[in-house]
Amino acid sequence: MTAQSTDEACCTDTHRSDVCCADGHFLSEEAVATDVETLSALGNETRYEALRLIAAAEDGICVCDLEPELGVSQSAVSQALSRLFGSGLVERRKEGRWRYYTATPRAEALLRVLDETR
Amino acid sequence: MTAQSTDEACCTDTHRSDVCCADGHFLSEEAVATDVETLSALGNETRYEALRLIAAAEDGICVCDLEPELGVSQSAVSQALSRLFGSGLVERRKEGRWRYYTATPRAEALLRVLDETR
DNA sequence: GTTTTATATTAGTGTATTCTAATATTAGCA
DNA sequence: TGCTAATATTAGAATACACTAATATAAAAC
Repeated sequence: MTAQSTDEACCTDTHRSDVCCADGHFLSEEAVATDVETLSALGNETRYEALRLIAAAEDGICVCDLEPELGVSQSAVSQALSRLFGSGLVERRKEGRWRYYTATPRAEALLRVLDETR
Repeated sequence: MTAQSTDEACCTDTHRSDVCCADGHFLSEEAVATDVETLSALGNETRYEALRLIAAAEDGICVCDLEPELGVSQSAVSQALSRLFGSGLVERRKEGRWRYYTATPRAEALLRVLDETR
């Protein structure tokens, strides 16, 4: 049944929905869900570009600055930021009537890898 | 109009759809498209788990080994691998009647960062 | 307190995604 | 030459997504 050319050291007896990762240990269902959420949150042009702009702004950037750059409605920008926040890619702080967004270390690491491997 | 708390060293005069990245230079439209394609390709449970399995198998793994692990139809597995290949996350080689898939350096780097920052 | 400005939420719509079932292709084997 | 096994392709259906327009909230300014 198996067509593996070499022996299969790992993953043949994997419990369904637990997944094997590169160095031989297992990934919990929760970790998979977290990663997939992270990746799909970033896998959209509006959100990706929003995060790029946020990561480029040293002290955070507010929604009103993002809106003209992204070329979609204010509502769409707000929804994009909300999703980025929900998936742990940005932090936000309130200052007066503005909300400033900053990128999390995870987000910065991901952008760095994308740049380094493109 | 702008509500930036500090001066904005970068990105105020961004050409539409060219995006500013973390260290101050610009990202081409093409680079954005590439990254978004990469991220959305991985932002799906079936494809993410397929890539994890591929990355865990030293010498590549064939579709027939992936199918029982992923719990979707053979057609869905084939479509998943096709998309991963198309977005540069896996390579494939033909050997007899099997096709072996391996992860690209970009894919491995992304998985590593996800593991390190989760 | 009313108005204005920044952001969030909701509802609805068009489009894209992801799967299954069926069929096609391709390569080894009898 | 057929037959079987591995993978790919296509078509169609259910569901998820991303947006806009309209409305709500919340804080400053007047």
